[in-house]
Amino acid sequence: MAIPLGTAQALKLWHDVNLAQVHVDEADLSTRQISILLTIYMEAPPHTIRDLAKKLHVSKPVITRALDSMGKLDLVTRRRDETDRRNVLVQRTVKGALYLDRLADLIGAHSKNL
Amino acid sequence: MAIPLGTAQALKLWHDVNLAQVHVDEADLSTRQISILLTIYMEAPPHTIRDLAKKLHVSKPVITRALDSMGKLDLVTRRRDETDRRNVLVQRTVKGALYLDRLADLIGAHSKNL
DNA sequence: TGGAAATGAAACGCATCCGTAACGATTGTT
DNA sequence: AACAATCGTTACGGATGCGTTTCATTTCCA
Repeated sequence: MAIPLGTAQALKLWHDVNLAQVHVDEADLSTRQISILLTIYMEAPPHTIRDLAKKLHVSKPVITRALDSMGKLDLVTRRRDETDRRNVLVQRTVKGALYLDRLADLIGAHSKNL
Repeated sequence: MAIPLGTAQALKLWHDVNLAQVHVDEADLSTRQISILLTIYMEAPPHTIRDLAKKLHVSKPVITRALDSMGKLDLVTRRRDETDRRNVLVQRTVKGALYLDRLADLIGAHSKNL
């Protein structure tokens, strides 16, 4: 699998998946929001607002607002950290997992026809 | 090369590239804008506003405004079609090509370590 | 030639996002 | 107990994007 993609192949993959994403367009997330979502689902918990902000090199309000909008879509959830009630723990949802499954399928399918 | 990516691999690739994109963040394009940009550079010209709108399933003003903002960043240019002066031909720029080269490098690099 | 059709842009109202600067709540410290 | 530090959120002003509608320009065609 360690076969690096050539320039044209890489861009074609990106193009095809982005295009499909725009077509389906159920959620219409920004690049930042997708990054946050993927970080939550791909990296080990716990995920606090501060950690996410640091990892993405953005301010905390950016994370808060992204969680607000993605929370409305049921892609993530918040919960108070009971051991330190200042913290907020960001958690996954079924709908968020399904969203990323679909994205992965899209990428996988388009990586076939390069 | 026709080795389809698994779910985890596909998401990791998407995550890594998105994260790098957010980190560098010179342009901060939306998903739609990136789709438009890639369409212009990957598919055969000529590209009119109407064609792009149809291909992306969005309204024409969306294309117009995306070209406005990406034009400010020197990623694309407009030119009147002299054979039919109603049309506007969208054209590539050096800076746009460099932008996509960098994106392709990013994807290629991250596709190595799966 | 004169009216219909097509194209891209501009106008309008609305929603969303950003960065900075505050703020309340909670915890740590002395 | 009092004060400082930390965390997430909210407020604010400004910028940007969207969809629909309207418009000016250009071309087609009867």
